[in-house]
Formats: sequence, structure tokens, C-alpha cells
Amino acid sequence: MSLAHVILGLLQEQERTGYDLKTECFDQCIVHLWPADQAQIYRTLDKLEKQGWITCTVEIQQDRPNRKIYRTTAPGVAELTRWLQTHQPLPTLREPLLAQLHFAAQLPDAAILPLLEQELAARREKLADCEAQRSRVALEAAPVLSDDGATLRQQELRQRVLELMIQREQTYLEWLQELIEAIQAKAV
Amino acid sequence: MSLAHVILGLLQEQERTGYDLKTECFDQCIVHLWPADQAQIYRTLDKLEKQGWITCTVEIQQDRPNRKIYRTTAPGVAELTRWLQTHQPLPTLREPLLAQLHFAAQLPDAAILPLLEQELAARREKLADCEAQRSRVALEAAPVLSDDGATLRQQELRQRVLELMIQREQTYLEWLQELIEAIQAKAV
DNA sequence: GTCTTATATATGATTAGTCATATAGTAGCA
DNA sequence: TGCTACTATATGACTAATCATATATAAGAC
Repeated sequence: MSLAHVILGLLQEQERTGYDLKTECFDQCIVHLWPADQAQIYRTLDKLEKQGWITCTVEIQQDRPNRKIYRTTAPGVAELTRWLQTHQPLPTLREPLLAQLHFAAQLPDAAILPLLEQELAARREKLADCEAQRSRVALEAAPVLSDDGATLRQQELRQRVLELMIQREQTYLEWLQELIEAIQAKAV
Repeated sequence: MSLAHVILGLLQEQERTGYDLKTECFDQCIVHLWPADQAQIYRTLDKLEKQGWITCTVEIQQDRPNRKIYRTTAPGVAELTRWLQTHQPLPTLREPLLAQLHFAAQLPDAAILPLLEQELAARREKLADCEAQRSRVALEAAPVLSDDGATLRQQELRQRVLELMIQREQTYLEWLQELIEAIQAKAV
């Protein structure tokens, strides 16, 4: 399961609580990479702890609920390193809109077009989100110009990953727009 | 659940058995659109039948196991039409390689490159598969030039869907190649 | 004679992911 | 005073998907 390894990766960067993981990582930078909900994060933390790949210390707080701060162990880091070098099978992607279009020929234009328009709007939002994230990573990168090579390399790799996600969304958007135009021009 | 609707769409085209669905549809044209394994197909057929959206008749065969031939019912077609016009939320995609790269900065080039090369090979295979399918659909389309508009529209839509899948794979491949070159040139 | 492949359906077990809800204290707002 | 929002963890219930295996017959390969 890759979620476990993503969490391992995040905890290796920095010790964190489940809440931190959710609000700082999964809701922000990891959303488009590996979405995970709160329940799954906490359950995976339990699993990782039982595996011995992470440990936790409880921080008792007076004004707020106690926090369980997790960090990686030596076997955890070893497992992460192993996973990082292991080729994963291509993800199976299921795109509802494409499945719909595969069967949509019988529908009139007036039924197909709204579907495409809604997808267009949703995709534009996602693209904007990825672009905003790219800007944030770029800003992070600036102050580290004098930093060590590893950090630079990380920024560069993450930028590239974002770049791909943005390009893919752009491809999708252009395709959608062309399809909409073709249908409007009665070419489909 | 969209699998149910994909099956509904396939059965509306033509009556079929679970085995037909698996071998003719899901293993061939639907693989890259909505992969499904045999167990899931049979269980979904049961569910659709209980829902009253499909019915089946058993064909008794002497030399081979009996076949359960499924077809859509009127409520089933109505449900398909409703679904075809209902906007579905964007799929959440989880790409293991991108997740790995997000954390891969610490790895030496010699560890990252094989990962990228393996992905490249797998993606090339997938692209070839999609392109082969596009050729098949194009061949199907040729004899129907004189056919009714609905069939032409269907071919056109399916071509467009395939076109997008191909474009997305090409984008991915180009990105991968650029990344490999950048790493080899020590630019990352 | 055995092994594999094709035809055909069914089910048990498990994992991964989602949705909802519970608990519990603090802080700010109206 | 009550309402909402934030911090923080936990669990029950469920769906979707995957993996393995069972059953049964026939045809063809070696």
C-alpha cells in the first residue's frame, strides 16, 4: 500500500502528528498526488507503528487535546528507501466522463454539452490549484539557492512532478474545448 | 458506482453473458477506460439484476457450460440515460511514480534512473496498446460511412476519447524522457 | 496420458478507500 | 447564552476493488 509509504516519506522529512499530516500535507501539497482522508491516515499510522516503521511520543497539552507525535524508525527509513527504488505497476485510471462519452452517442447535443461544460469548470479549478501550488513551491525554492544540493534537487523534482500534472490538465482542457467546439459546429 | 453503468451501457448495445463482457469488452476496448476483473463483473451483474435494470435468460448448452445471457430492461435504459447526463466528480488519481519522485531527492541518480526507465517502458506499452485500439476503431468506422448518424457519432466520440488517452500518454512519455535527460546531464 | 487452453459461473477473503459520527477542550463571535 | 470553528484522535459501517480458488466440460497439444 502506497499511502503507508507516502506517510513514511512525510514523517522522514519531519516528525508530525496525524492532524499535521492531514492539514499541512494531505490537504495541501499531497492532495493531487495521493489524496487520503483523516480516518485512513490515523489507521495507517496505527499500522505503521505496529510494523515498527514509526514510533510515537504523546505530548500532553493542557489547553488542547494531547498530540501523538510520530517519527520514522531506522527500519522505517530502510523500508522507505526500498520502496522508493521499487517500480510500481501503472495505476488503473477510471475516468467517469470518458466512460460516459463512450456511450453518449445516443444523447442529443443539449445533453452532452452541459456534461462537458461541467467537466471543463471542474478541470479548470484543478488546474488553477496545481498552478497555485507550483508558485508556492517556487517561492520555497528561492531562499534555498545557497542551500545544499539535496534540497535543491528536491525542489527541482517536485517542480517537475507539478509540471507534469499541470501539463496533463492542460491537455485535458484543450481536448475538452475542442470537443465542445466540434459538437457546437455539428462536426460530431 | 460507475462499473454498473458501464455494464448497462455495454448490455444496451447488445445482449451479452458475463464471459462476453469480460473477454470481448473489458479485456479489449474498456481496459483503459474502466478496468474490471471477472469477479466484479459477475457480482455487478447480480446486483443489476436484483435492481431490475437487466434480465437474463439461461441458454442450456450440451458441450459447454450454460450461459446466462443478460440484456437491459426499460428501467435499466432509463437509468443509463440518467447517468449519462449526470456530472461525475473528478476521479482521484494516485500515481505511485509521482509520489515516489516527490520523496526521491535523497536517492542517487543510479537509483532514480532505473525507476524512470521502467516507467518509460510500461508507459510505451500502454501507449502502443491505445494506438492499436485507435486503429481498430478506425477500421470499424470505415464500413459504416453510409450508416446512420448515430453510429457515426459513436465512432467519432470513441475516437476522440482514445485520442485524449493517447495524448495524455504522450505527454507523460515526453516528460519522462526530459527528466531522464536532465538527470543524466546532471541538471537535476 | 497428461497438461494446457478455452468456455462459463460463483464465492471466500482481504485490502483500500469513503462517509459519518463520537469525544472533548478552547476560543471567538454575536 | 448559544453557535461555530479549531485542535486532536478514534471507530463503526460500508463500498469498490483485488486476489485466489472452485466447479465443470471439451478440445487440442505433446
